[in-house]
Amino acid sequence: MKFLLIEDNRELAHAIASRMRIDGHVIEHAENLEDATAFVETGEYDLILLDIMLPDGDGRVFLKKHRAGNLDTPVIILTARSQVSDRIGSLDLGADDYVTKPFDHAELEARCRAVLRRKAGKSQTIFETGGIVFDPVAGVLSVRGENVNLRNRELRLFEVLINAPRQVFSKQKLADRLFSYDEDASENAIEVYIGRLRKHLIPSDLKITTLRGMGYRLDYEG
Amino acid sequence: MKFLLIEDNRELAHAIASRMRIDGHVIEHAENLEDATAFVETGEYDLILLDIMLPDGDGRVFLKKHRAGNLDTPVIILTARSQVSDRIGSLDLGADDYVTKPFDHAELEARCRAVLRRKAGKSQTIFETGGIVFDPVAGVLSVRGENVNLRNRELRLFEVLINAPRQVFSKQKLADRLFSYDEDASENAIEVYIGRLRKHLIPSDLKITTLRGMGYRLDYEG
DNA sequence: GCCAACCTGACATGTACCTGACATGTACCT
DNA sequence: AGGTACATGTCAGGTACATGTCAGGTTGGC
Repeated sequence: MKFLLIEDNRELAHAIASRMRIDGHVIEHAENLEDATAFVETGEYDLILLDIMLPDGDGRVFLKKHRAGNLDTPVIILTARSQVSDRIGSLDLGADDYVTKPFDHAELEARCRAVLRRKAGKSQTIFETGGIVFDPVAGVLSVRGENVNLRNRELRLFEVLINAPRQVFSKQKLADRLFSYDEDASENAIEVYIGRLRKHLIPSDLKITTLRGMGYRLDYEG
Repeated sequence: MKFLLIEDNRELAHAIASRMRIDGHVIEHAENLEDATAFVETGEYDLILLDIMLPDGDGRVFLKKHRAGNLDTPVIILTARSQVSDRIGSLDLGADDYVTKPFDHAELEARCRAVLRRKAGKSQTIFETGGIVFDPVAGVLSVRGENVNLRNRELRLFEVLINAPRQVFSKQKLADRLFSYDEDASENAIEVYIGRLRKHLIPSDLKITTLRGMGYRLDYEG
């Protein structure tokens, strides 16, 4: 997939871009509306990530023009938490979703996937294996029919793992995905979440395996 | 579901369309009667949203022709509050419902759902679970046989929740559904409604669960 | 046996949330 | 118009819970 990222904060932009690249997407990056317009006119994108506050104008103006030009590329707005009213206005202008900063990368990825899936006409997002049912969008997990209340971080962690079962994630990688770019936590925090998540999964056939010095992996069958 | 939106105010049209798209519907948009006629002749729609005042004529004329052509696609009229008499005439012409501007998106969605359900033969619009009976269209809730007077906002909130029980709604998402595009309220407002709604539900087996940092969820069984 | 990596119960902390009370506006009645 | 009643959103103070850290225990590798 090819994404266009319109964001003037370079640090944040790099953080997003590198994460997306890890997922195998191609990212092009514009720092202002002028560049963004040029990009859109010359290239095809599957998704646009748009900041509201930009040095040469309001992102919503760009969005409005974009939609007026009959382009239906999905747009996800990146907005600061304080700009609450922006949010509402943005949806009205034709944005497909919005994410408030600071955000978890996992959340951004989830929303990107959801929007792309919606555009593709598919709607099912639910995982159903090894005695569990998990809907990351609704935020619902049930183990052996019993509903489990995952806390925010546990949920995000589980989503990362179940999206790539049998893959090894280092603690560093998990931390990058769970914490937004301005948060900072020790690696021990990850160990704690893994422990808490394991408890929830005990009745199921899913198991988180520790690979010493390498990381964690989600496995089927106890 | 595929909807046709006939509305000449672009800002409003975009607002409606984007909300509907988030719900997973496909929206096509005509700005005048000529385009609308072309759309209807070439496509199948599950629902038509029709503005009365259009640049090239009266929406009711379109409605009349549409019904004369033996097409039974449900039609919901969008009308300004001042045009009260219009409303009455529209129902006689075969509209299935009407919504007066300005309207909450939640209200529009509710009426869309209601009309679609009615057309699908499931004339049941009434929820009956866990000791409550709820008719969202009439706006009547009774808990354990006792009639409860829900206020407008409480009603809308309850409708959102009961339409997707066990699903988690963030405060932002609820706010977006409860407030129309030009309103703006703090997230605390949502907390207050949740609290008020909870009080009403105490005698029933329905319960609103708080998921810290994530949102709220309607659960069955106290 | 020793060190490092990992696990885990318990706790401090901030923050998300709750709630009673109030200010404001809107609808309805006369 | 004027008044009353009610719905609605804000605020402040209090509470409870998610979260990350720590310390001491456990495991695994060498």
